[in-house]
Amino acid sequence: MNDAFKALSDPTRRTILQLLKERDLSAGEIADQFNISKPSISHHLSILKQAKLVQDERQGQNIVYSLNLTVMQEALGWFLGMIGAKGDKPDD
Amino acid sequence: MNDAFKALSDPTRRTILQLLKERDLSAGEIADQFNISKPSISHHLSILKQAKLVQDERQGQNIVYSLNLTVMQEALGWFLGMIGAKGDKPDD
DNA sequence: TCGATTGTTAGATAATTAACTAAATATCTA
DNA sequence: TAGATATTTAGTTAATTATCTAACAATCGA
Repeated sequence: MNDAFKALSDPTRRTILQLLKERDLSAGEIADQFNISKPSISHHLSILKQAKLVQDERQGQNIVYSLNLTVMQEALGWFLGMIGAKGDKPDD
Repeated sequence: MNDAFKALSDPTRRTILQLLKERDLSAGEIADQFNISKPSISHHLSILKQAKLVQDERQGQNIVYSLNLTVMQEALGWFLGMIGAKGDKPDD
């Protein structure tokens, strides 16, 4: 979870996740959406991958990234815990 | 929202929020829960305050911190948007 | 198999951040 | 008002991070 929160703290990475919500995208398609070098985007993707917020799969010449919602659901649970009745213990 | 995600990326600050979910606490009471100097905790509190995740109120000699759930609800909405039906646009 | 395309890895640098100690500020009490 | 308590602010340092360019690796098509 710590990796996930760290990964989510960067606006570029959150935007990447939002792009991937619409549809799966190759690394290059993702990089095209930003004024940032491809290596930097590759680095952001590897952080998202390490946090298990995305998964990647090679398709021929391309590497296609897609959302992995499992960890996002855990984060959602954390927030639900925080917003629940006063004194209730959050999950984490 | 960016400030909020940044603030939430630090485990110490998330623990502070969880402590404040149980009850309001003074800066000193919060600092007592950690092996970190008071000035460092004060700094974490100021980041949480800037992100509007907490509010503070002086009560005599003490400064009492309490949760502000408004921004947390917005973050919750962000996650709900991400987890919603594929292709649906998140709020943010 | 050669050249083009796609993406990652390596290495460097500048900016941000979390931590500390020391000093300042604010409040209370004797 | 002087001293004690509570907290923040200032200033420093070490670690982390986001970015870049250059070089490497993998795949495809002619």
